[in-house]
Amino acid sequence: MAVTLADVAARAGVSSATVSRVLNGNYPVAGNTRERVKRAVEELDYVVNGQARALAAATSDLVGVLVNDVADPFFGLIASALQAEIGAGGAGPVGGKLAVVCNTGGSPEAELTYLTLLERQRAAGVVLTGGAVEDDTHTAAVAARLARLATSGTHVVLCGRPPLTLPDDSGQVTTVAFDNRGGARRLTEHLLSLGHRRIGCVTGPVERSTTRHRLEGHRAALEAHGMGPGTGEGDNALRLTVHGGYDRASGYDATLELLRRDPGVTAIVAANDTVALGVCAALRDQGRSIPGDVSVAGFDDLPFSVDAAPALTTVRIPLQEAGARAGRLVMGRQAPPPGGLSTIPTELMVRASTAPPSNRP
Amino acid sequence: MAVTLADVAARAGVSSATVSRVLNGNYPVAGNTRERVKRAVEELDYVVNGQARALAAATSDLVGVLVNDVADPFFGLIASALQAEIGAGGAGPVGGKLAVVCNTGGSPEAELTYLTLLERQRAAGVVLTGGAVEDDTHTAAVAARLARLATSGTHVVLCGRPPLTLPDDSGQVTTVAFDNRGGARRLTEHLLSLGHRRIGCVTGPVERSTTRHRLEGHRAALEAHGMGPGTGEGDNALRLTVHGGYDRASGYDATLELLRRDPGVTAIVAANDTVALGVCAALRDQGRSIPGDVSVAGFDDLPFSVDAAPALTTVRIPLQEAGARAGRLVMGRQAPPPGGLSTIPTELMVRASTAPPSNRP
DNA sequence: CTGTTAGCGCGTTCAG
DNA sequence: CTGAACGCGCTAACAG
Repeated sequence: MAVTLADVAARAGVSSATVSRVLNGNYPVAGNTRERVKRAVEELDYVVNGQARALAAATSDLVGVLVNDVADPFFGLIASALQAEIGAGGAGPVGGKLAVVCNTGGSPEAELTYLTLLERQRAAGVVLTGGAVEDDTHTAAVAARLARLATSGTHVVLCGRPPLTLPDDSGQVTTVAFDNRGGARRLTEHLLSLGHRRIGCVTGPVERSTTRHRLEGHRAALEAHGMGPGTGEGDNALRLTVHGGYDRASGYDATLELLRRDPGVTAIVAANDTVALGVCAALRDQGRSIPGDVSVAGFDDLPFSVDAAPALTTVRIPLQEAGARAGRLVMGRQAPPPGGLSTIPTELMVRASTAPPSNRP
Repeated sequence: MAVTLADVAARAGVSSATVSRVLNGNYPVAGNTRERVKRAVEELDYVVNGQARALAAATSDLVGVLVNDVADPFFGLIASALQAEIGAGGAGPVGGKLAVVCNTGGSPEAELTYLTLLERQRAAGVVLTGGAVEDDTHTAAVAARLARLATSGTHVVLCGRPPLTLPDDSGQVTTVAFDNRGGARRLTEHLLSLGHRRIGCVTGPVERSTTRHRLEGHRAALEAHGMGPGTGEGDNALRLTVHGGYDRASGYDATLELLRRDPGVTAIVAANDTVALGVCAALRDQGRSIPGDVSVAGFDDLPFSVDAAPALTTVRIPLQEAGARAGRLVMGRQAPPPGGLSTIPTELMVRASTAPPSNRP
């Protein structure tokens, strides 16, 4: 059926071993012979069988990328930069690898399932992106899987996930973390410095690490301004925290709930930019102007944020840089930082959706 | 190193063939033996070697997905739905497959390179998404590659691309097309019916099929309203066409150019929603209100469009449905339509960014 | 129902 | 510098 190495060898009048050597260019071959082989390859339109090669050489051309959902620009940006870095374009000495993108939908089971599938394929590397579900059982299960992968030579990189300590010292997993905590803190400080005191918080799913970190930053800022738990304003802030998903609809619903709990909120920080769009929509539908009546802030600085109505104040995470770095790390093109952990800084982007609170009764 | 079939066989006191049969469940095995094997698999934490299996069985667990850029929501949505359909979740009888996402950046060379890489991997299927570059040489090259893939049993699906006729009748490639032409026509008709006559057109790269189809729809609408080439208004419309990329910056720049050519434009149709955001930004920066001074329309109806300022009138393409359908087709879970071509209808979404032109001098 | 025997297509010794 | 031989880990055909 398909033309094989042997076919090429026969055509060129050499042994298949020689053809292999020419193709991989790792061995000395007479220029004369080499040309003959190359011609035979051309004439026969020969394409190597990657699976056979992988089996024989115990290598793989695949790198797995686990994301919640590639359709979400947050993950899309990471995946895109990652793929570009490891792909044919970056054709480094190693030769590009193919990115296997897996949507886990944030489900721990799906995560494990895909890790197994990637282990089956003997993937050269695996990158887990986005916040982790903070459940001890699941964390242990993932750690075990990753330890096995790392031990068997698969490069494991965490991108936007909290670092993970593996059981035995199996090939270290390196981590590219985001400074969610710091970003959230600076964001809330920005609102506080504008004069806001009744700040609603539409945050993400309660069990995810990203949610926890951003919430911690938020509360650290409040506390630093004398609004910690126990103080009147602090307790009110706690009451103004609503958990939801990372989607627009959650932002919309949570905002209605928030307005019910305290019609007098003057600012809302959202779990991310997508949620913030839902928050804005809900506020508009309730007849509140932004930022006149209520200030709104997002997180991530996704591309559309600057074009929202009004332009969204948010915290920028350099996602493509993160994805590219994760790509270099998983390819072994960049040495892992000492300790295996590098944290990517975040930056407050002040735009039009936040302003001082109005002085209405 | 890694535990193999033979290891499991030894542990269970059976032959490796039996283990294989238990694992694949395609052959009768005594319940007794089956249990023993399963236990051995558990105890040894055995994970099949996908490459060896693929080699022996001449199958593959990989499906390639070519996109311009997964970070672009247009492609992200398609890729996401596609992956969900073919992945472990949809665990149909065939067993889920892994999606290999390849960013071509719209480059013909990259497209061919990735097709070769996927051929190397003996991918079970390949899906090409997005408009094609309309260059005869390249089209022929792609057709040849696809013909080879199809002949060797790889399912080939085109999603959002014009259908392709392959040289010999190699396993037909099925196409999921979008009604870009009809959508664009209805969109321009909408503007005309509002009373617009000086309509600018910020369209995509000149050589892409999507650009051509949308432009054809646009011009068909003009012509139907007596504004074809040769008429004064028609020729003016031709002058008001600016080509650019599919990104926001192109929309911004093209708008400035458009305003230079005719400061009196009352409406602008953009190549897509992303470009439309750039158009809106440029208009705002030039002190033009939307839709008061100038109406703006996008294309695709990406998720952010409804939250733009103002909400974007656009043409909806059900991208996730398209991606899912492409997934089913490439998996052979759905019979290809007669003729191998199914066209997905598009829908005009009238929102706040379009309105009748104002009656200024 | 189960074990034995061949390959799948290629990389890699080891001789020559 | 080149060829012959072996094995990667698994499936499939053929006996039993």
